Order: sequence, then structure tokens, then C-alpha cells
Amino acid sequence: MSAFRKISQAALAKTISAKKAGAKLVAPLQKSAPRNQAKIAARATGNASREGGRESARDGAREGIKRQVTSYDVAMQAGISQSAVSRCFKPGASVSPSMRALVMKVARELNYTPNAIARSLITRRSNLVAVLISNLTNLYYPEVLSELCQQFEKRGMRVLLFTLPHEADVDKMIAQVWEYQVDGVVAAARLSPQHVSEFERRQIPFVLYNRTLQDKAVNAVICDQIEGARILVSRLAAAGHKRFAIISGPTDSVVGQERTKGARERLAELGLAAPIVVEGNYDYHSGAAGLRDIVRRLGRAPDAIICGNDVMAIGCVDTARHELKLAVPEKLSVVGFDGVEPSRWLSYNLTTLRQPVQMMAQAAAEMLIGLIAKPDSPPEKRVFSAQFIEGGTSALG
Amino acid sequence: MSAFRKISQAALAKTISAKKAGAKLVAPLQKSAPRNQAKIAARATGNASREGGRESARDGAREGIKRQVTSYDVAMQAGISQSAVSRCFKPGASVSPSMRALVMKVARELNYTPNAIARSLITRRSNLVAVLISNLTNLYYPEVLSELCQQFEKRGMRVLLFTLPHEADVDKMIAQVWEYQVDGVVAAARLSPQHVSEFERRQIPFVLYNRTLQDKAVNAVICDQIEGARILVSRLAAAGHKRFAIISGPTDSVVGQERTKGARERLAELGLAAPIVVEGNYDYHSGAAGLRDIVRRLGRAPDAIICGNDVMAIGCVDTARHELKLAVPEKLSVVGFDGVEPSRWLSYNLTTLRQPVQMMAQAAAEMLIGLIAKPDSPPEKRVFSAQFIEGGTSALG
DNA sequence: TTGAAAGCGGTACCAA
DNA sequence: TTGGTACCGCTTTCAA
Repeated sequence: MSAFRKISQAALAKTISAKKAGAKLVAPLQKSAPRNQAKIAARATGNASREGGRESARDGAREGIKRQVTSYDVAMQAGISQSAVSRCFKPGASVSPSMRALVMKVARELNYTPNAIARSLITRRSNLVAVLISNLTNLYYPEVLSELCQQFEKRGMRVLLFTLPHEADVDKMIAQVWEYQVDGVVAAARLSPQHVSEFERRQIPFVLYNRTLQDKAVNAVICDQIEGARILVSRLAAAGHKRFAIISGPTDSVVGQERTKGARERLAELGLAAPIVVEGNYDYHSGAAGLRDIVRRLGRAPDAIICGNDVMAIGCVDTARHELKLAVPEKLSVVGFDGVEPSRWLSYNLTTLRQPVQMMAQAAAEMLIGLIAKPDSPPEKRVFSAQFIEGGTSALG
Repeated sequence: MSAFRKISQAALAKTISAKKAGAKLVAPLQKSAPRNQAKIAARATGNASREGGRESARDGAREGIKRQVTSYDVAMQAGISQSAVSRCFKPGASVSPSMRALVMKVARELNYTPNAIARSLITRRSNLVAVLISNLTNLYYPEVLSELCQQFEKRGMRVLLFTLPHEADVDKMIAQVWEYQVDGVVAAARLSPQHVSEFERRQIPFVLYNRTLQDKAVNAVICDQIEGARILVSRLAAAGHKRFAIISGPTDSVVGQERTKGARERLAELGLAAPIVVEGNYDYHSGAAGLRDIVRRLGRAPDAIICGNDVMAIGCVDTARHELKLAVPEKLSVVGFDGVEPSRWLSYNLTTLRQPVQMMAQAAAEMLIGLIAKPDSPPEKRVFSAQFIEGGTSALG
């Protein structure tokens, strides 16, 4: 160990003297000959290393610009080369135990942390994934985000969050995604096909969450909404419901459209009357307003209302019970989609289709990680089925 | 315009010939003389520029390693210098209109996007802020996160999300925060004072959300929980409630502890009996379990139960009404904290203290931005008051 | 206004 | 195993 230190110190001395020699011998035109060694020497002396009479940016540190601790500082202090320091922080590298111990000790003393930005620049891997989400207030998405985050963190990747409010300039937002050199993207947001093709053109691995494209094969994790909606209708119809109404999601929600479509299809197949459909916005208020609208237009309550998500169903149930004094499920059945936490609360105990959020998020993370490792894998869709929850807001016999 | 092009082309030609000359004249030992020019030339020819018989990493691109479009490519194509390209993407830079137009045109053609990673390395500003959140499933936090995200995006900063699940290794997680050279941190998570001092030691601007430190002045945005709890107790006591119980937040939640403390203090001041306190976990189930526990230990229901947050209050109300057949508010008053969206649903209409989340998040973002611009500002606390919502779960006379 | 060149803080290759 | 060096792609002087 002490022998080792001696050798290291010798190496350092060599480095410094080489620099000094270089500095003296170098001709004005060959400005940049010994560069990395100069870096070490500069840190060693703490002095400005003037080249062509110019002060380097680094030396500005003395004038108050906060400078972070770098691997050069650690190398200096330990009397070894900078590359040795770098190697010690790389998992599979070949470093002697004594070297590693020394470096780790000095690094701790100096409070050194490797700079991920610098690493990314050379490795071309940022270990960053962008997660695009339309609105976090949806109640369904925080769960997705949370799960995605955990999954990525477990795999050593960080999540760069992009929320896309309705008013926002999506193009500008997406541009930011490129700038940050993310390794991949999970998109759980309302994106136009153009935006999606942009991902392809840039060759950035991406996975769509709960949405696909009609005319293009893309990587996606989805839950079969049509199947779910059909199950819902089948069960309600089997229990004798005849007149249906739908409070749909907004038109720009693919998931919402599919839920409506599946319900309509199945109703037609069963020879039941086409449902009255009012558009909602996925929030509590839409559910309430939707119900009022339906009752007004129908002149009475339908047998069953299929809501585009749980929160609207909850709004619908509350309005029926507390405002219109319509007993649910005795006079009116209400069903939702998603299986969010509040749907299980005793006051509601909603009949709904639970999405396997955790599995889906896990699948999305896995898929993206795989795609990053093997970018040329053929597109894959992982389709999950929703689970029917027979709650207490529907008369299922 | 055409004259301009001619000049530019001339500049390029000069560059390339200079490179060729250099390559021929350079002695083996002076490997690194003309570097940037070599870069341009390498891109121009698409050929390997061997130095000392070694192939540079860049040339590996031809063998399938995806290489991104850089400012050099744009410079090449436009026949101008790379620095000119860089300047065109810097807001206040001095560039002629014709130059800017040309660069933008070529950049669009080549699909060029500046690399934020490289920029960060030299500017020492990543435009990244870390947001630390304990658990997103809390229902209260998604709102905070969403608001923070919007605020930062508005100011050109991106959010790097860190979720800290209970089991997670917080130290390792925090280490990641340093690696990514974030410009600042918003911490809305359970952090030990040691972790917070780590922020200080590293001189990273940070703002605590809804928590402070006892023995250290830190930047924080908080809501006065003690004041809120006192208001709640005062109102309930004024309406004749005598026997109180508390379903508290978990012991490691500062906010929860303060709510409990404020309530206890005020009860003591009013000469009322000390409340029975059971610990909850901020979830629906804790509220239900807490109520059962209280009733069992008391042998009857208390007059009022103060819950550490709305979700527990909701669990409490549901269990009272549907399981124990205890009329709320007739037989039992239940109050919560936060004012989350479900607290306003008709089935609950909770009496609660609403936190001005939006204002608080906005304040936190503002504060952090200010701190990043002026790191030596003295610590500041911005304290908001909660708003009392007189809902229907308490008999307030 | 434009171009040349020196870094930012790492990684990875090579030679020893 | 270790040290030396050339980059990664950008910003920022400085000189022209």
C-alpha cells in the first residue's frame, strides 16, 4: 500500500514536470499540445495557465463562479491519473482493489460525484426517458406515472416529465424532448400521428401507452377498450337493461372513442336501441352535467348509463342520488371505466372495468428498456384485458 | 445574399484546405493541432481522419452507430462556421438576418436540434430541476406536481422526477440528483435533516415544500398547519363538541405531526379533554381502521374526529355511515385536511381546510427560479393559510 | 458580424 | 492494471 502510494506520487510528479517542460518549450503556434496534463497541473497550482496570453474559462473559478469537483481534482489529490478515477466509477472496469479504495476515499473526502451530463455526451446515452402525460389531474395518470417512475428508477434511468396541458404548444414541448437526448419516450398523451412519426424519424425508441396508430405499426401497451365496453353492455343487457345512454370521453381521447364504439357495436348486435350519447370531459362535473342532459333529452332516466371513466360515473351517481333523487342501482345503473381508487370507496362501490395499471406500466417500462437495448426490434403491441368489477351501482340481477 | 453565399463558401474552402495541409505537414508527435477544422472536414468527406494511424470514434458512425445531426453538419451544409450556427440558436446573439435565415433553413432541412446535454456541459446550467416526491398516490401530490411542472415549463426548465417509495434507498436516489447537475431542487418528500444539509453543502438551490427544519433557516413554502388545526378545533368546540379523537398522519410526516399538535394545543387551551389519537397512513383504509379503533377503545363514538387528511376523513365517513351506521354529522363530526377534489364530491362534502396548492406550487417555482438566479439570497419562508371549508360532515350549528 | 480555437467533465481506446 | 490522449457537441472568448 505505501509502495503503491509512492508509485502514484511519482506518476503525478512526472505529470507536472512534463507540463512545465511543455509550457516552456511549446511554440506559440502549437498552442494545444499537452491538454489534459495541463488540466491536472492547473488544478494542482490553482493558478491561471495562460496560453497565448489568454485566461482559460476554468481559471475564472477563482473569481466566484462556483466550480464543481471533477475527476481531475480527485486524481490530483490521490496522485493518480484522471482515467483511473473514471474507471473506478465504472461498474465492470478493471481496477485494483487498492486503487479503487484510494479513489473512493478521496472522492468521498472531496465530495466528488461523477457528472452525468459529461458522461452522456461521450456515451451518447443520457439514461433519461421522457414521459409525456396530458393531464396529471386525471386521477388515473398519477398511478401510471408513479409506476413508470419506479420501474425506470429500478433500472437506473431517470424520468423527465412533460405535461401537455390543452393550451400548450405541443410542438415546442416535443422539441424539448429532442434537445435533452432522452434515450426513449413513453407517451401517454394526446399526440397527433405527425408527432408520433417525428419519433420514428428521429429514431428515438418510444412506447405508446393506451393508444395506437391506425395505419402504422408502433410499439404500444394498451388495454382492450372495445372488449371491455362490450362486456359491460353484455352484462347489463343480460340483466334486462334496455335503454342505454353514454357519457363519453372527449372526442380527442382515443381511449374514450373506443369505449363508446365498443358499447355501440355491442348494443347494435344485441338489437337494442342506439344509445343517446353526450360528451364529457372526464371530470366529476361532466358526469353530473351529462346525467342532467340525458334526463332532459329523454324526459326520463334510461336504464343504464355507461360513463367514459370512473370519475364521470361518480359524478353521475352523486347527481342521481343527491340531486335528482334517482336510486342507483334500483332506478338507474351506472358503470365506469378504469377502476381508480375512489371507485372502490363504500359510498360508490362502482361497477367498472379495472385496467391493470401496474402491469401495463411495468410492461411499458420493460418494452422501452428492451427497445433502447435493441432499437431495431419489430414493433410490438401488448394488449391487456380489463377486469370486470361487479360493484353496487348496477342492477346485475 | 448571393454575395454572402460566395464568401461563406470561400471560408469553407479555406477551412478544408487548411485541414488537408495540416494533415500532411503535422509531425507524429503533434497529433492534435487542428481540431475543430478537422471535425468539419471529417464530416465533409465522410472519411476517416486517421491520426497516428488510429480511427477516431466519430468515424465509427459509418459502422451503424447512430450519430446525431450536429451544428457542424449544419455549418458544413450552409458553408459557414460552426460558431455561427451556435449563435443563431442563442436568443440575444449578434447575427445578421441573412445568416440566421440560412442557418434556420439548413437546420430544418437536416432536422438539426441543439444538444442540451452539450450545452449544459459548457454553460454549467442544465435547466433541469429535480422534484422529489414521496408517494404520488397520495392524491394531494399529483396536483402539486402538475402545477410545478407547468410553472417550470413556462420558465424553460424541465422537471426531473424522483419518487421516493418508503423502501427505497434515499441516499442512492439523492446521489442521482447530484449526478444530473440539476439547477435546483423542490423537495416535497420525507427527507432527513442530513439530506437537507447535503443540499446546502453542495450549494444547490432548493426549496422545501410543506416542510421546514427546526434548527436551520431554509427556503420553504408551507401552509400553516398548526393555525389550521386550531381553527378546526375552535369551530368544532364552539359548536358544542366536547370529546375529540384524532386519526393522525404517520409519525414521519411533519405536516401530520403539526396538524396533530395544533389540535392538541387548542383543545388544551379550551380546557377540553385530551383527544384519543390513533395513527393512520393517509389512505382510505387508515381512516376506516382508525374509526373502528377509536370506537372500540372509547366504547362509543366521540363527538368529533379530526383526520390527518381528506382521504382518511373520507374513509372515516364511509365506515361510519355504511358499516357502523353512525350518522355523520348528526352523531359524529368528521373533518379533514387538504381540500382534495374528492372532498367536494356530493357524497362527502367534507368539512376541511383547503391548502392553496396552486399558489403554493407557483410560489415554490418562483422562489427556486429566483434562487437559481441569485444563489446567495437569504433564506425565505412563504407561509400560506389554509381556507376553512364548512362542508356537511360536521355539525357546526 | 464572422471564424478559429479552447474548453466543459467525462469515457474509451491504445500502449506500456 | 495504469496513464495518455482524442473525442462527445456545444458556448464563449478573441481576433479579424
